[in-house]
Amino acid sequence: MSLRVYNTMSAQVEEFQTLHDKEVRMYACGPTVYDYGHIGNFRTFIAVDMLQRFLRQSGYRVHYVMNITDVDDRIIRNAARDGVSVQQYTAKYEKAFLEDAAMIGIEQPHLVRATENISEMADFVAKLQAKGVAYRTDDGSYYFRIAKFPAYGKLSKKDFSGMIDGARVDVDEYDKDSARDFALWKAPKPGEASWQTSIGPGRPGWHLECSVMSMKELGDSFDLHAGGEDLIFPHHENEIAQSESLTGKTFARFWFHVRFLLVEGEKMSKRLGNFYTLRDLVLKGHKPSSVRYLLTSVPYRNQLNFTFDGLKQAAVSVERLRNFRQRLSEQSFSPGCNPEMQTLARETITHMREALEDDLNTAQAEAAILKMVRQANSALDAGSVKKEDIAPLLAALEKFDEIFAVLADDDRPKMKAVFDWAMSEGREKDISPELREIVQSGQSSDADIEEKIAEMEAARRARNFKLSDSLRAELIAAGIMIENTKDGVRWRRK
RNA sequence: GGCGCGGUACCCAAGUGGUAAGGGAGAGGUCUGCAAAACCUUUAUGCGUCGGUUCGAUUCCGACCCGCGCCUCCA
Repeated sequence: MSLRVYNTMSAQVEEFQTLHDKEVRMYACGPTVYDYGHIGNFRTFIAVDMLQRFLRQSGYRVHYVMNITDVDDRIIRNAARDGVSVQQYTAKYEKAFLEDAAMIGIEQPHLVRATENISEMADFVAKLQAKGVAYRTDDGSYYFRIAKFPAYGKLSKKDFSGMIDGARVDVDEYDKDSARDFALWKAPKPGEASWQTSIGPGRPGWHLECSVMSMKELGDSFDLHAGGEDLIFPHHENEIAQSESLTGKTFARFWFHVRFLLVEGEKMSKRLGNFYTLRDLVLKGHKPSSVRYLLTSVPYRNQLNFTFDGLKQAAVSVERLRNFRQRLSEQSFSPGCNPEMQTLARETITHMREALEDDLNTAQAEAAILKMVRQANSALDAGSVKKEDIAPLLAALEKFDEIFAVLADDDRPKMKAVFDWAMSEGREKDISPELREIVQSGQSSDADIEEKIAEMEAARRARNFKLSDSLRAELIAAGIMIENTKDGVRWRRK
C-alpha cells in the first residue's frame, strides 16, 4: 500500500505520486510575521509537519520549503505604529514563530523570506508583462489580467466565465482593468517600505512571493503545495495563474489544505475572546505536548474543536504513553519472548501505517498505539512480557513518535522559556499558578528529590505513615509525582 | 445567492452496505497501609429528522432541520 491523500485540485483522494522517484518537493505558505502565532496557525503547520514526517518515514527524501512573509500591509502598519523599522518588527516575530514552532515539535523546513527575493519577483513580473498577462497602471503598480488565464478558478471551483470578457468595472480605489485582477506589485506610498527594481520602485504582492520563491527553490513544477483552507482562494488560485501563465506547466501536482479549527465550538476570534496564541496556553500552564497532541488528534481535513477539556484529555493521553515507555525501560524482565507481544507490536506498526496512508488518519493511528499500550500494560501486570519483547514494543512507540512527536519529556524547559519571556516582556501578571508550579518543579535537583524519597521510604518501612504521607505531600506540592511499583519508587516531575 | 464540509454515547472523536475504533469523564472491582500508576468490568438495539433503494442502512439516494467554512485580510 502507499499514501493516498486528498487533492483539492481534483477534489478527491488520490494515490500520492511524485515527479521524481522517492523524492518529494513540497512548499507550504508560512506565516506573515506580524504577531505571535495562534493555535489555528499551528494546526496547519503541525499537519504539514506530520505529512512531511510521514513521507520521510515512508522512505522519501523530502525537500520542504516554507516562506516567511516579512513584508505586507499589516507589517507596515504595525511597524509604523510601534515606531520601528519593518526589519526590526519582523525580526522579533520571526524569531518568536521559530521558537514556537520548535516548542510544539515542528521540524524546521527550509525557510525563504520575501524580502530576500525582491529582484527575482520584479523579474517575474517583467516576464508576465512581456507575455501580455500583466499590465502596469499609471501609479506604477502591476496587475495580473485574469481574462488571460482561462483556467482561473480551477482550484477553488469558481466560475469566472461571466466576468472575463474585459468588461471594464468601475472601482474607485483601483486603476485596474477588471475588478478581479489582482496586484502583482504595489507602487510605493509615502513613508512605506519599498525597493528599487527593474520594473520600478515598490513592493511585491503576497501571491507573487509564493510563486517566485516556490519555483526558485523547487522548480517550475513540484509535488505538493500546502496551506490553510482559507488560502485556496484567492491566494493559491492566484499563484497558479501567475506560475502557469509563465511556464505553461502544471505548477503544483497536489494541493493540501488544512481545515480551520473551532475553539470551544466557535470560530476563533479576538472579538469572542477565544483567541489563543501558543504562548497564551503555556502561560495558562498547558504543556506544549498537550497542545500538539490535541492538534494532531483530529484528521487534518475535519473541523477540530479545540477545548480546554480536550487539552486536559490530551495531557492524560500523553502521560499514558510516557508512563508506558518508562515502564518498559525501567522494569526488569525475565529472558525469552512472548509471541503475542511480538505480534502486537508488529500489528500496531502496520495499523498505524495503514491509518496514516489513508489520507493521514491520525485519529486511527493514535487509537492503534493506545490499544497496544493497554494490551501491553495488561500483559505487564500479568508478568507475561519477556526481555525480548521490549525492543519491538519500544520500536512501535518510536514509529508513532517519529510522526506525533509527543514522547520526549521536555515540556518543562520549554515552559520555563515562556516563563522567562513573560517576565522579560513585563507580563508577569499573565503567568498562571499552574505554570509557576511546573517551572518550580524544575528547580529542585534530582539528588534532593531522591534524598527526600529515601526519607519517605524509610518512614514507610517503619510504618510511620503519617511522616511518609507528609513527605509525599511535600513532594507533590513541589510538582513531583510519586508512584510505588514492585521495583521501588518511581518519580517524575509534573 | 454560489461552492463546500459536518451532525455518532455525558464530553472529544474514528468508522463501515451486514450490525458501532480510541480517549476522557462517571460507576463498580483488582492492586495498595493510603494514594499514585496500571489493569478488569460497565456506560449508543443507537449514529440530526422524515421518506426511499436493499434480504439488510448509521453507512447509498432524496427532502428537510441544525452547525460550520470559503466567496474580502485570515492558518
